[in-house]
Amino acid sequence: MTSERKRKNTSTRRAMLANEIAQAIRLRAFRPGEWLRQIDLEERFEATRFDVRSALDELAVRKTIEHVPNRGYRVAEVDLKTYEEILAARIILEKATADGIVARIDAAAIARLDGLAAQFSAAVLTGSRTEQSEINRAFHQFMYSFCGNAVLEEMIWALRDRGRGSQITVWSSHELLQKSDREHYEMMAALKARDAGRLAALIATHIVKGAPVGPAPVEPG
Amino acid sequence: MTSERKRKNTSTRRAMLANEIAQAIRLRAFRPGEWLRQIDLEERFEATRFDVRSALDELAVRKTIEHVPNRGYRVAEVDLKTYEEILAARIILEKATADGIVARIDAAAIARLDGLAAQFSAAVLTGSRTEQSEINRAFHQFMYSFCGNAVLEEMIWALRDRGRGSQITVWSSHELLQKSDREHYEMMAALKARDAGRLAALIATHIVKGAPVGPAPVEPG
DNA sequence: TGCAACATAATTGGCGCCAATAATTTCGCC
DNA sequence: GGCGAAATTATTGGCGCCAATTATGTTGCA
Repeated sequence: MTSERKRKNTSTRRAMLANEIAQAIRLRAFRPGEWLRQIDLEERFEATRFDVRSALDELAVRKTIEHVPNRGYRVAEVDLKTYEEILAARIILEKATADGIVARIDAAAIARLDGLAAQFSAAVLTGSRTEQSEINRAFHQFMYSFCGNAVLEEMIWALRDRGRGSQITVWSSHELLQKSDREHYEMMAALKARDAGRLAALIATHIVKGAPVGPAPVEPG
Repeated sequence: MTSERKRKNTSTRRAMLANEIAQAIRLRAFRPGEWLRQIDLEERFEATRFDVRSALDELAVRKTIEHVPNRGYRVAEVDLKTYEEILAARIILEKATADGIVARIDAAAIARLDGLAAQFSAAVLTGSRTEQSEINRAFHQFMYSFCGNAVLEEMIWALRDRGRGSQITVWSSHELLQKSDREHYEMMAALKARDAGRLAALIATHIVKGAPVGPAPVEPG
């Protein structure tokens, strides 16, 4: 039998590669402002030049990265004004999920969410920053998946990705991290009490509090 | 002096072409489900094959159109469930602009909006469907431009574009068209009274009423 | 040494070619 | 004539080549 490799069509490969690159950006493998050299990406992700360019184009349309003609693509840098607009939009959208979540979520899902909250607590103590980030993402992604509006969900995650281009560091202090942790449990309480209004309020403060607006922590270099 | 034609770079040309195609779709020059043959687009918009494909890719990422491997691109068809989700999301976002608009809009802008509302009234009587649509768009675009959140605005217009892929005809009857017309003036009244809450409520009914689809989509309040 | 002009290297970008796939027509058989 | 198979045409899609542009390095001169 010939072990022939499956050759998917471009749109599939592009989407996959775009997601891989997007994840790498989430994990801070590439930092805001950093140039994404096509040759490097070819090797790192074992893709052709063509696929790399398609994927970069897609990410540019999604505004995860920015295209500068004849210079290439770089991770988007989000200025403070835009960042605040993104946060405001996130608050609007993520609050709006509360009703649907409370209406739809079941006991099994609540148990699973409790587990994710606990995982986050553990990660706060021992995990790396990226672990914390991924678990936090999983918690919210799972919760929002019950809102009953896929369009809304998409927009939320697109916004969250865009917000990463900011210089503002989320959880800039350990206290904020612990506060986020506590708020997860408060959300669980609201969820169990089927209190959509309270959940919405918690979501709003969760977003604002995770990202301290004010002087941005400056990185050397 | 040699009258040499300016040759812009691809990203610019692609964006322009993508917008032209998007507008053609808005104006129903291409209908939902219709295939967009690359050769036709080359001729119609006097662009190269390469530019056409880039533009189509961009529109596919924005979900204005859909890409079917080895078949091509076609205007996206939105199923009823997704359409309702889009409407629900639009209500959430467009309501959220009310506060900012009321806070920022000035007398000159209000006067201009009154003018647009009047233009719409005229178009209701004598204009074509696309004229009505374009004037309506101008009215809302101008109003929302005062909300103070560019990110929010972008999302609203992306959603409105996406919603056009539905089979549902907006203003399916002349009464609904007239109702939309009246609501514009009610919005103006709320605006002049600086009543953000009332404006938000009007925006919500405006969206629901323009598109007659059974019971209104659930909308958190 | 500082710096500007030039030469070289690195990288991106436009696009055309033709292979792969789908749609259409023709043909042949019952 | 009806229907399916095969040939033809139409259309899309992958990708590599090299020109255009930018970055880097080098030289020469004050």
